[in-house]
Amino acid sequence: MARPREFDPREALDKAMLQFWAAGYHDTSIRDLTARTGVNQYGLYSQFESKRGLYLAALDRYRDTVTRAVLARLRQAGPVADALSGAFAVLIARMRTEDGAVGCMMANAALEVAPQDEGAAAKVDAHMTLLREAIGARLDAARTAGDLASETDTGQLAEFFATTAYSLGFLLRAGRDDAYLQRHITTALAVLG
Amino acid sequence: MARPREFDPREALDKAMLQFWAAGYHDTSIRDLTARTGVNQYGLYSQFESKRGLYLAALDRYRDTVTRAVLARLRQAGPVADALSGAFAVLIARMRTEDGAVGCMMANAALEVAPQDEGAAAKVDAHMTLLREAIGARLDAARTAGDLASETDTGQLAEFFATTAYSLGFLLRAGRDDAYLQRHITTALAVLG
DNA sequence: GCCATTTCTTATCAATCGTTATGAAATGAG
DNA sequence: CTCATTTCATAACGATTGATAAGAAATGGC
Repeated sequence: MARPREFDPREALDKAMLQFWAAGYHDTSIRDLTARTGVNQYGLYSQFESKRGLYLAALDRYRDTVTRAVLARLRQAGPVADALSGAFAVLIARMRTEDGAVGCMMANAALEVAPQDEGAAAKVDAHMTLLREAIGARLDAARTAGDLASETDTGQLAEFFATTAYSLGFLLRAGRDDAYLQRHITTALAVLG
Repeated sequence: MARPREFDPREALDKAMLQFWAAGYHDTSIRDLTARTGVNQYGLYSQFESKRGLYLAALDRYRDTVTRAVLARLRQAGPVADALSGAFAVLIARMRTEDGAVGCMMANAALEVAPQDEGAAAKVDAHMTLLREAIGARLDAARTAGDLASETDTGQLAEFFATTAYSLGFLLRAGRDDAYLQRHITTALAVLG
C-alpha cells in the first residue's frame, strides 16, 4: 500500500544511543545522528518525533540492554558479595563499547540533561529506583538466607551500591583503568563486613 | 592612557563559572554569559580569549574556591572520620548554590566535556589527583597517629573517598536530598572499620 | 497498469551559534 | 585641547542548529 521503510528502527535506535552516549545530548546534532544511523532525517523524525524524543527513547534502550544485563547477573545464586562484584564486572564490560561510548549513559544524562529536562530527569529517577530496588531485593534475599546479619539495613546498603555503580561509570569516563575500578569495588564491598 | 575597564574580571569569572556549572558547557551560549556576567562580548573575549578559554578558567576558579574550602576543612585536627565527614559537609554546602548551580562542576566536566577536550580532561585529572593526594595525606597522618591500623592501604582508601566526593556531586545533581547523601557518607565511612 | 500512500532524497527554513568588525565613548600623556 | 589607545555598545559575519517542505521513488490494492 505504500513505500516500505528501508531501515530497522531498533537498529537505528541502537546506533543513536551510542552517539548520544559517546558525545552527550547537546554536542550531538541531527546530522551526526543521520550519519551514525544511516537513516535520513525524515526517517528519524517520523519514528522518534524530535531529537529529544530520540534521546529519551535511547535512554529507555540503554536500560533495556545494558542495565538489563547487569540486573540479570545480579540475580544469580551464590554469595551476595559475588553477585555484586559479578554485576559490577558485567557493568564495566558493557560500559566500554567498541564505538567510542564510554561510561554510564544514565549518569551522563543525570549530570548533563536531567537538571534542565523533566522527561530525562524522570527516566534517570526511574533508573535509580530500578537499580536500587534490584540490589535491595538481592540483599534482602541474602539476609533471609543468613548471608547477612539480621540487623543489616539493606535499604541503605542498596542506595550505597547503586551509587557505587554510577561511580564506576564516572571513573570509566574519567579514564581510570580497570585496576582503579577494581580497587574501588573491593573497598566498597568491604562495607558488607 | 585609555578607557578603563568597567568590570572586575574575577567577578565576571565567578558568574561565568556559575553559569557553566548550572547549565553545562554546550548548553551555555556566549549570550548567556554576557547576560549572566553583565560583561559585553568584547570584554569576555579580551580577557578569556574564547568560550572554551573562559570555561577552562572557570574550572580553575572552581578548584580555587569550592575545592579549596573542602581541603581546608579536611586538614583540621581531630579523628580522621570527623575530618572526612566534615569535609564532605563543607562540600555539600558548597555544591548547592543560590544561583542554580548544583553538584560538582568538576564531575560535570568529567562526563560532559573532558571526553572530547584534552584541556578539560587535564584539569579534571589534576583535580582528581589533588583531591586524592590531600585525602591520602590526611589518612597517612591518621595512620601515623595510630588512628588507623598500620597495615591500612591509605592510597586505596584515598581513591575511594575521592570518588565518594564526586559521587556526592552526582547525587546532589540527581536531586537526592541531604538525608540520602548523609546515609551514603555514613556507609562509605564504614570502610574505615 | 493506474492510484493512493508512504518513504526517500534533497533543499530549505528561520534561529542561533561562536566570533569578529565597526564606530562611539572614555581615559591620560603631551 | 589634541591625540593615541583601549573599552564600550552594536551590528554583522559565515556556519551550523533543529525542524520542515517539495518532489521523485517505491509499494500493494484494485
